[in-house]
Amino acid sequence: MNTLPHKTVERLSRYRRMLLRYQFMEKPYIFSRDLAAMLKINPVHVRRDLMLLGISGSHSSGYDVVELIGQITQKLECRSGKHACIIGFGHTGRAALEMFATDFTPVKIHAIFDSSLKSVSKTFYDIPCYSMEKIAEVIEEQKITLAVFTEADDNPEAMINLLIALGIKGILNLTPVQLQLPEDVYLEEFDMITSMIKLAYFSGKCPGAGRLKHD
Amino acid sequence: MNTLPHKTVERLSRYRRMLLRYQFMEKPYIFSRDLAAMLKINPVHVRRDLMLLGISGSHSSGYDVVELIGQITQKLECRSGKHACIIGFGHTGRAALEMFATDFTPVKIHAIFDSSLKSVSKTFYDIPCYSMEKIAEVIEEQKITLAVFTEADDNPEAMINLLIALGIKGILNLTPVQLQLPEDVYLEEFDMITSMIKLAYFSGKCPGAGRLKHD
DNA sequence: TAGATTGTTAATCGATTAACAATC
DNA sequence: TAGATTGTTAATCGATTAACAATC
Repeated sequence: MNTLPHKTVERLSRYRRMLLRYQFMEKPYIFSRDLAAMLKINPVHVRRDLMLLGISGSHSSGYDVVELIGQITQKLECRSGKHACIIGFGHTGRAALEMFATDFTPVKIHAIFDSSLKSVSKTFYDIPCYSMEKIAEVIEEQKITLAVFTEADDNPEAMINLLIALGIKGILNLTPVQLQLPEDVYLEEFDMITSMIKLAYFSGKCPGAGRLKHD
Repeated sequence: MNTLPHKTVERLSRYRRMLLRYQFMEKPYIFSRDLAAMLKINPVHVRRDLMLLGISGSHSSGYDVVELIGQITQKLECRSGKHACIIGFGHTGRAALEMFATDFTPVKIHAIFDSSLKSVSKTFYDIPCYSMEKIAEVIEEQKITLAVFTEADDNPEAMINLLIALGIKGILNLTPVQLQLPEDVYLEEFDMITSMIKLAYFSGKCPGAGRLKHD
């Protein structure tokens, strides 16, 4: 199958999560209209995305929920049955682990790496935490190809270069540090400060705007 | 000034951060080409974004770094001199606070709200943590209009409705819960699981793809 | 049939990039 | 002048939405 558009993959992930919850309700079928309403998007998106996957529904009853979950999972899973690790076990690393441990997700965390001795050699949600020295050994052994990067304190460049040398093919960067990656390493980023600046910029009015005087 | 495009605001935030670091170097001017290289984007983007802000550079020496920082900050600040709070002080809430405390940002956190008694009445990076019961009082008193939402445990709907009733105009949702918001409340979201699924989908090859046999 | 839904194409919209004149 | 850069318009690309035929 051809590569799906970025936005479609994003939505498929959200359909999947929503459908897994919906499954616990009585109804075995769902209309594009209802799934769209739950996600606050246009029903055409749902139908178009499912069309791209080759999934079809019925005019009278909509889409089969169980089949939908299976098909989406399978389509994403081919490429998401990959092993991931978390680099850095501060608040961000812990938040990430918690997220993976409590949400339905086909991507699994196989290792945590941290430089502080406090966490090393323990397990968290059954995931072992290793010292940074073990990184090469464990990534190779566990066939890890994805990394959640949460620690930019001491020499992030060196750490990233090591990850690349070890064959990591995708990095989720949760730090505000700008990473220099080769073409063939895929990068996802979340920059909280930039999100917050957008929030401030686009929400409501400027403080003071539209007022003539008084505080 | 007219409202800037979403992507431009995002990039301006990143220019600003990069320039604040660049400022510590000797050079007082910067070319669009160099700023773009640092951010791994097209130089035309830099020039176009600055054009939208009415900032102009010189053909021979580029843009004045100090002026650039001042102009960008001012343009974003008009709308970002807003007060924010963090809802929930688990790992995600702590990660958020840390980010705001250690990065240069015009948006300031004025309060943390948490339901566990362990953190309440203490301060973290000089920001006070209140119990959830104080939420109405503090949001009003501190004129808070933005919220970082990190806690979806008990009844997120009720919490969100309370925030809206209290006049919150922008929410950064860091939980995987789908929020139902009125039109006039701006929403930013980060869904880590979806980011990770994209990472898995778009990075490298499918495991096994392209190989004929052998593990 | 009438009403609602799916499946698909065409039109629109926003963002990116190519192209190039103007300037130093 | 020659070479490099800025500033700006036009072309391209991807994503969204409008429109509608086909189907139950």
